[in-house]
Amino acid sequence: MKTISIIDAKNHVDEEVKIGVWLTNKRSSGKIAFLQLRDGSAFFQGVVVKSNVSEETFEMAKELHQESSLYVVGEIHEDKRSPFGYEIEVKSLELVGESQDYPITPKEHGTEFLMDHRHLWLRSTKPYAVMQIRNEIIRATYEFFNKEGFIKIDAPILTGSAPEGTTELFHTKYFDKDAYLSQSGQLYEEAGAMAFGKVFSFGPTFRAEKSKTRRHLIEFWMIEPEMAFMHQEQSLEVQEQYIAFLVQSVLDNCDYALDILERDKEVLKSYTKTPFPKISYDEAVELLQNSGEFPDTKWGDDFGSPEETYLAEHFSMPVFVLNYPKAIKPFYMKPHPTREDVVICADLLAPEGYGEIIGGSERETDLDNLTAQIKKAGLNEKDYEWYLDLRRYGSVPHSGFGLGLERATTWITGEEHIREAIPFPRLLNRIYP
RNA sequence: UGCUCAGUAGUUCAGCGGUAGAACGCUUGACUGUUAAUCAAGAUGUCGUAGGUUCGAUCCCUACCUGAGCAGCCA
Repeated sequence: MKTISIIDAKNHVDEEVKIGVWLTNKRSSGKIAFLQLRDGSAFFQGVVVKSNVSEETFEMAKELHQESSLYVVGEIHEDKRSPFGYEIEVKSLELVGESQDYPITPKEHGTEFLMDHRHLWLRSTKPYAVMQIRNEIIRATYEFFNKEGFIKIDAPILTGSAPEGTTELFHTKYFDKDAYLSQSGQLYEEAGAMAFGKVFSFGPTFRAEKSKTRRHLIEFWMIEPEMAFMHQEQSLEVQEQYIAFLVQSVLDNCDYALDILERDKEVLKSYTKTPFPKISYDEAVELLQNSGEFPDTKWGDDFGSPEETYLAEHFSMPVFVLNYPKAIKPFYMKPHPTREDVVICADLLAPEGYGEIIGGSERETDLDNLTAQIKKAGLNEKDYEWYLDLRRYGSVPHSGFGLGLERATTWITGEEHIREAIPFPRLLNRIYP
């Protein structure tokens, strides 16, 4: 007799198998019991018919509590009445671990309660589906960048100075020196690109901002590709191909999870068509002014989330907004060749109100300009000597971008809030569990 | 950090100036195809914390704590 996973049940129809499972719910009548089972691979039902099993087995089935762990032995049957398509007709049960008073009942719960029990909530169907899709995005990310000739160069998490100097950093000690948790690996990826051509990092990022929105986490995961000998136009092509690849991979490999979440697959499919629409910042401002909804928009403003939502909804597609004002962007971005007031950059705004999922730019290559920008930003030039070396020794045009894993996951899964898109979210007031 | 809203049973909520309610969950029983099963019976409370008003406060007032939504910052 084989031990299998629920997800493989379809390959064992009418066979007797053994499965290690947890009980999610139970319904029983006098002579039949329905056990709702999960094993991490999927969810399905075990049917215990009194006349087919020993008295002890039927009694045990009736006494099981929610989230008890057990081995079930039985025969797999195809059954149209099961939402999963298959179920197991139980022959015998073996209790592994008892469970008493499981807090998450099959009824409604509030956000705070569920988040306090996140370690248990992960067992429920929705977190299961979201984490499957998150995993597929991670897997597809490695596949995409490896097939495109990138290598993964890890940026340090502990840094000695503020990479951008703007956002709030988590302070810690590095023996007797001050240190900060990384809020971007980008500058290190630029060093990587000068050594290996095409590189990417994929690691945790920390922002000590007092952000409290559905789009922000204190700790999140970021994918930061950086490419040498590459101008912004080519970088945008990489970005749209990457996003389309992610969405297609989820469509190809996460059908079951998408069904659980009731995500519209036709809508997702539309996001795999490249190229994505592109508008300049100037055009975006005009569009907002003429929309009637944002009459106060002025050139030079950064867009808030209502503005981002409007822009992406206008195209019903992920849309690139190009070349923002220099004043609202970081020091390392390359100035526009014919315009003083904008830099060569692009944000990718996701549709359906999910906002910015990618921020990217072509980087300043000129040593003198970059030095001047660092000073102007009020940063300590000494901290950036290594970064300036990249311009001293064979500086080349290069571009890169950063994608927020959880923002992308929230968008692709269609979840309301980014906290659902990471196993243990770190939020403004939450560091437990 | 600002604005808005909310804290009552394990959970989700209702309630009222006179000392506590429902549903689900839990316990016991019935039921051979249930899908958040159904039916019957039973147990369950520092009404967020501290002051104040009042004969009396879970209810009104003040402060604080906690959480949620929205905004800013950004991925």
